[in-house]
Amino acid sequence: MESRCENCIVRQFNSLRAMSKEELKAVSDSKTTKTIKKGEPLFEEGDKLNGVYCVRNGVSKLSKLSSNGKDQIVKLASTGEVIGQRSVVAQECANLSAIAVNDMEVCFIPKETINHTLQKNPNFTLEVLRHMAHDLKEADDVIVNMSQKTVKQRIAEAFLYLKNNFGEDENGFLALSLSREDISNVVGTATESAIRIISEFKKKGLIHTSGKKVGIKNERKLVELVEGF
Amino acid sequence: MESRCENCIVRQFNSLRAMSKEELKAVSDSKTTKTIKKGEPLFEEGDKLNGVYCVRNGVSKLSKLSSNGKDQIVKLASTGEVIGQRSVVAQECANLSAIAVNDMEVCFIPKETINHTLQKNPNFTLEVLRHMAHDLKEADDVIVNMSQKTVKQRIAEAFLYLKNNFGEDENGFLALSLSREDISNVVGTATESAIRIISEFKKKGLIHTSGKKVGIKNERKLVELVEGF
DNA sequence: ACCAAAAGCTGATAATTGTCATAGTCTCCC
DNA sequence: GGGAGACTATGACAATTATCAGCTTTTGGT
Repeated sequence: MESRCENCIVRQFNSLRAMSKEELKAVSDSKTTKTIKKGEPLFEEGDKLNGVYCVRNGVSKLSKLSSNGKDQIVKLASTGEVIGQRSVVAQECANLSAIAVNDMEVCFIPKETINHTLQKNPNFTLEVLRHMAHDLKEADDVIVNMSQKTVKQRIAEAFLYLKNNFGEDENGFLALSLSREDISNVVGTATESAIRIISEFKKKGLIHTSGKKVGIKNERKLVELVEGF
Repeated sequence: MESRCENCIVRQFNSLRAMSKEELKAVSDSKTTKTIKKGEPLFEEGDKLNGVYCVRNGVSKLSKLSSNGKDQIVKLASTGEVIGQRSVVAQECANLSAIAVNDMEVCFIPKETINHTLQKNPNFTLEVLRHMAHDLKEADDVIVNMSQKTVKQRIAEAFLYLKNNFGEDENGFLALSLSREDISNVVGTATESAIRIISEFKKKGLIHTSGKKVGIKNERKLVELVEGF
């Protein structure tokens, strides 16, 4: 389980691929590997972050508590993604909480190592910038979806997203199975509303379920629903 | 009206302040100044951008068309802000349309000049990165507001935002006066709903209006409303 | 100053979504 | 394997928001 960043495949998917051999060595020497159990936090909103977390395994939900007492899940981060980068770059406290949806294995990289490379290696900085530009585009798109689509459309979209990003298991169920409550926190609705719509999708043959597990049955119709028939 | 970037005050508010004398000179030599009339676009979503726009005067709305045919305004950009940076950095087509809310005066800076500096000057890249980190935080906060707050709360928040960011005129009206339709596109609701709630605010003495102009009368109560009483 | 077009306003009604209450079902731990 | 607690499900109802229609006011151009 313990390994060197230089040999880590996960690196290929994030901005660390723009680091030089020497810089990677420094990261490898300063990093620590942590195991986070399902439901435990990597950090909570408001925390001062002393570094970033590179996800080797598992999925984390990034969420924020609204003044109405409900959590809104803003993003799901999985293998290869770096969590906490925004806060470290902006030198701010965490704007979101990061909680493990699964058992996770992450590498913690101290912010000094990151900041040092940011100042020395323009390619790395540019790579981080490109990733953040991508995240910003996604966030803008989420804003549009949240405000302009119905709950039904947003739930359909969430299922398609889960299939495309995390795949299916051998029985045709979504590989990442979220609780109904997490689903409602992703699409920004009441848990009961989400459950009702999921039941409706099941009745209409768009999906099949087994306990909390959900599988996509009629992808075409789900896509049509998202687009507005 | 024509001037050198080296002497431009606007620069202090954006990432161009991290440029060296020589780099600024290059920007100054390659830039062109444009006047955009109210209602006209700087660019539309899907356009290939050949550079960024630095706002000297006026305000632009950045919006995206949803599949239901409605525009969602994602951000308002005014004096000092650089528009189009995300697309140029990510080397993608514009994700949003930029339309002048006011008569505007902007400087167009070709992307070659920006990209060259991004690769040569890590301080500039880092500065752009910090700005984008800030934008991303704001976008995440908007997601939470959109999904967890009522239309009433979002409209109250929009008025407070307009006061804090654009100030008031001599008569106590918001200096930036948006049409009711623009307001509804900011908060993501139907124009009639926005109008209805604005009328209600007026009846309750939270705001005063005159034509399309709106002024804040009871800021404390508006804040309470946003927080949920 | 006038006229057309755009923007603002209001009511009636329908659709969507949230809330509260209650009951069934699953899961995990002892 | 049994039971506590969490999760899922459904009904009834209330609140919020959208839609459609018609009307008034404001605005901008000639």
